[in-house]
Amino acid sequence: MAQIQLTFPDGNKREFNAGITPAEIAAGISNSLRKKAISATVNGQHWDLQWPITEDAEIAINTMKDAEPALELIRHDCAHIMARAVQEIWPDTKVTIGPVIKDGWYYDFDREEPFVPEDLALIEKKMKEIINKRDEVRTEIWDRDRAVQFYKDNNEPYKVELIDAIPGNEPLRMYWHGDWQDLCRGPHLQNTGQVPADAFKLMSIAGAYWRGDSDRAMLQRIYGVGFQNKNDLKKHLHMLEEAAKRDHRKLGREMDLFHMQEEAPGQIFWHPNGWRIYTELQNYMRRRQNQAGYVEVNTPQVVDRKLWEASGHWEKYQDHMFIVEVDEEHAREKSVNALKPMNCPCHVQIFNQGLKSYRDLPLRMAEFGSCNRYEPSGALHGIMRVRGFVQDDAHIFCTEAQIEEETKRFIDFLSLIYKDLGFEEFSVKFSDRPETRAGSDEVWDKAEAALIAATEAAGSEYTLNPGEGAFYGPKLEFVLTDAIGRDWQCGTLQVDFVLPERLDATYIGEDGAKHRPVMLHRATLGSFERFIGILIESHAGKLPFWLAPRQVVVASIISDADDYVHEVVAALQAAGVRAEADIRNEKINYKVREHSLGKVPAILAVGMREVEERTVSIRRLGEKQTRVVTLDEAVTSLSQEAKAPDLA
RNA sequence: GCUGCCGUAGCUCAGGGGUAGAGCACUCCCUUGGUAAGGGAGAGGUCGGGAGUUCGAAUCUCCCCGGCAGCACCA
Repeated sequence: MAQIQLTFPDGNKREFNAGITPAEIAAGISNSLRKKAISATVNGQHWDLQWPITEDAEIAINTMKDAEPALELIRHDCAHIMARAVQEIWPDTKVTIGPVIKDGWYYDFDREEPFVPEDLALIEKKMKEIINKRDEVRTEIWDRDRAVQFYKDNNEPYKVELIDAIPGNEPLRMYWHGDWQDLCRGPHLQNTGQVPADAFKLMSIAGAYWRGDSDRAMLQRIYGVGFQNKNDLKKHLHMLEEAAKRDHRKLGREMDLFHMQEEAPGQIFWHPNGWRIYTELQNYMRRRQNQAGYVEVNTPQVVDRKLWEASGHWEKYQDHMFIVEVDEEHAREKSVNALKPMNCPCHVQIFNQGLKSYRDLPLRMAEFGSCNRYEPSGALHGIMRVRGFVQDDAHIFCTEAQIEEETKRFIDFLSLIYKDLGFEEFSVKFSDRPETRAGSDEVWDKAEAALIAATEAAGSEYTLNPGEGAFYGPKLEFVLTDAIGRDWQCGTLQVDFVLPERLDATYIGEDGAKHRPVMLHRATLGSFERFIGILIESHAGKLPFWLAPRQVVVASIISDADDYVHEVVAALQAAGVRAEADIRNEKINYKVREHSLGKVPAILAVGMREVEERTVSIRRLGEKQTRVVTLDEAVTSLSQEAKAPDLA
């Protein structure tokens, strides 16, 4: 029999008969390892204990102590066990797919009756029974015809479809435990009893389209989370609770920042506190953009369909536009308009006024552009995904040769802004040419190469999003992560060769002839609305001092100090600090509690002692310690802290 | 948009075919208290909207609107 040489993690090499399985190797080492083993890693590949090894390899036997394989197996086996539990309880349920995801797994089912939340406890109970049976997990390789016939006989049409989608030369692997089986590429645990029965939890039920396609059947998805032990599960559930506390919708209400109501779905009523954040951020962005060589413009909200037809939006984007038709009876002139969903066509109109020279390029045209998009109802989410919002938008009109330099400038600009706003970490995605696109391959080659070169020159790591570019050009996306790990695209830069053509933008080159400029669409924050949502969540409402809507509350301890309270407030306001007085007939405990919950970063308490000494007692948010300083010192330090990062 | 769940006072929520409830917030009175809730009294809702069943609907049924989770979408 042929021999193979296996190398163990400690460097030991040993000879084995070809075809030996990791289970046999583990048994040869010790009986306890045989029992504790969950899988192997063979040449870096996660390997089932039952799979034979046929060539020389590096091998490691994994146990539950090896977090990465352990979590993958626990979650994957949980998915199978859950599917088995569901089919044992409701035998008419059809199974589809059940992959491992971050923190857990899901499985999609097709069943007439919808699952209800109470079913989750039922399924969990059944899962624990299955785990306690300690059924051995067996795997077999089947040929295609047998597998297809098997699933046809068992009325599992989705599995038949999955097999059809697997390339013909790949073996079909079946996994069994008890009488239940699933088509699965593995690996899996040795037996169901290896899954910790107290470290998983079924979380939610939701709809999901078969194969992610909204034209196909809506399945029922059950989500679960699973860990190595009970304590990790507890920690995870606790983390979710903490994340829920920093939900911007909850904090927005508690801090009295904004509200939304059903007469204007997806649009925001900004309250005074919220609007202070908004304007502070906008003023900051305006200063930064001016410094970076942008010119600011402003363009119309309601624009005739003729322009949208010319830009291509009418054809490609109409479903997402608010159409405004003037009532014929009252109309002085009949027209069909749309609220602008984007600013680009209007910016080209400004560019097209008068003749432009190559000397005018690059022309960086910025607008805090108020846009309205009719987003699908299910997409709306607090202030993060809305129908009315303001982009910190700009279009850079430039030559092809300038793409790289302008991209690099933008990445530097964005990095500076994000850093000022407390986001050192963000991810960059690069989306290249989609299948249906405008423009020649040569142009795409140039644009993609320029974007990548600039990204690398700016020192940014990026991940590739193949085929996800806009039809008019490749794009970069800058992504921030919210409190519960969801990603939000904020900044973007898109190269566009199409719109200048469609809207006939030209400049006169050095050669005296007309040329087509390239447009770079770019946004740094993305939208003020979304970015403020992310700011609120990432700071759990405790915004940096300069952005805090209420910076200082001066609270009297005794009403004899009221006059002094007003004096302190006036001094702070004169120095540019957002300060307010609290001379209500309440105890200082009450005031401190209320303003702490309101996330006011500094509470200045004054009683008779402070009045006599002309001092204030400062209590910072989140600290129990108070500090007594003179009024002058307080005004100086707080006014310094109130300055935006570019002014400090 | 799709699947499921939800909508009762400003907020958080209980109730459920027969006169609408609690806590907090709010208003007034007492209290002047030194760093996370001092005490008392009062006011506040045609139970998301519409239709139906019924002697009677917040409660049951249907339609619509909005919200939440996920999916799809994010040009």
